[in-house]
Amino acid sequence: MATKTDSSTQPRIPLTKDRVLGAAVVLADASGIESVTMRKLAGELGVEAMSLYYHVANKEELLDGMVDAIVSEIEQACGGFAVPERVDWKTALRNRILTARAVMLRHPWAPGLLETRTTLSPAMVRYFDTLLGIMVEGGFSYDLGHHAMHTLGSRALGFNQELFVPDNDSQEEQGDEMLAQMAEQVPYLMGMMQEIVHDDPDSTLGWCDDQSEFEFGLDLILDGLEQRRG
Amino acid sequence: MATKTDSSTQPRIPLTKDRVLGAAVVLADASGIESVTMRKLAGELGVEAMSLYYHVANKEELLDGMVDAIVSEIEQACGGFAVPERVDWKTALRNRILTARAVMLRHPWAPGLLETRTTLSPAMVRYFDTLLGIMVEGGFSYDLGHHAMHTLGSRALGFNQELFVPDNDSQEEQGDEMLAQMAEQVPYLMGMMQEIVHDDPDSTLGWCDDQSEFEFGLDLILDGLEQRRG
DNA sequence: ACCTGAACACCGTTCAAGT
DNA sequence: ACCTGAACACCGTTCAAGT
Repeated sequence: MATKTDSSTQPRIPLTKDRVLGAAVVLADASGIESVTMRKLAGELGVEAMSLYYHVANKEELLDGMVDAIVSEIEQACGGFAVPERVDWKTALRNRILTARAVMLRHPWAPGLLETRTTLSPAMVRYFDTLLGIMVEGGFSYDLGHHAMHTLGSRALGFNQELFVPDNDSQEEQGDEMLAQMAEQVPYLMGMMQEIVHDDPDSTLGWCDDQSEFEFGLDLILDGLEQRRG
Repeated sequence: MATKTDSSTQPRIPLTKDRVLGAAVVLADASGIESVTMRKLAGELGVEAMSLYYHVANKEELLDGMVDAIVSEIEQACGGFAVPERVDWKTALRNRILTARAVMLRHPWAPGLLETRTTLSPAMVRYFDTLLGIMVEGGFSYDLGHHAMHTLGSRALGFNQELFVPDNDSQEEQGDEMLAQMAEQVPYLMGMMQEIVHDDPDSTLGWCDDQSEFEFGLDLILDGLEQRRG
């Protein structure tokens, strides 16, 4: 009670767009992105759903803002988005991307949300400009830099976009269902399953996106780009 | 009128799961995946929404079925999913993947839908088993084959998963907004924009996923795998 | 066996109204 | 300037009921 006196005696702290976005990120971290509805978010802020519309135009703008907040967090973790000098492009690119990954690991819902955006957030544009800058200053043509961006895809932001993200329920069903099928129909997958292992869950952003899997793909692409740069 | 007599005089052809799935694919091809709602799909079939639930358990099962239908179409286009003999792995993989792409080009909503699935369709499991089989018979260890799958990601199914899919509205806004920003803040992107061109729209599955962009990334990865195979 | 009507829960959102 | 209440449109879905 004592700690709550401020909010009950003083006029309520007015909402701001930043407070709304901050609360949305906290809510997503705690309960998953699917629980970020206008009504629940308002509840967290002690306000009615309709009040949010005074600060964001609609839900899309809310989600756009959440993405921007995450990319800004990456920018901060990188100490700004300036193109570093005196570092070779490969190291600079690799470091920046692994830093982005560290931020994504703190907000595992962010990769999924990002893919649904249809509008580039300002921080995102700055982020990509730096990546491209690192390459161009490292001797890439614009054309090769452009190809590089598309080849990296989601890896440019530190995660390995997966085709399927099994939920917890289906993971069990699937186990049985697949095992039955696999016995005869899919011998190669069956053989593979007995061999593969993955990192500990702390560095994991989904089904198989662990740190070593991510770095394998990233380094393969960086090596390939190096060769094509000549 | 004359062509419709059958349906009005004879008892209505009963729905089947296959007819429902087929209609859903046709509807998505014609009007986009977002127009595949239980009510609209039922409308197309001349039936009430609730009738669909006799043939599919729920909407998830409907969407799973649509994905399975598409992958089956790939299977057919490949003449079955047997691992080919007397072809080197690189050519076999490349051909199979470009065939998958041709099918995706006929159903541009399929990539996006696929990414939302949490359960692997049976046809999908068979497809991946063949890809892995091609690699293993080509001298890959299971471990390298596993890495290869994750590095290929969506490219294994013939498309280059994009981080952003701008809609038509935002494309225009974005143009202005970005141009203003770009002038000073993002010089490298600005430089790049003036150079890049993309293929004709016929081979395009999204913003920048055209045929030559796709093949650049695919070949870079295949080359990298070749080196790591030793 | 196959289909329907009414109803429910939960979304995002609008609009006029309150302080 | 900031927040609210009632209402709307549109989802997926349940359940008991019809033929």
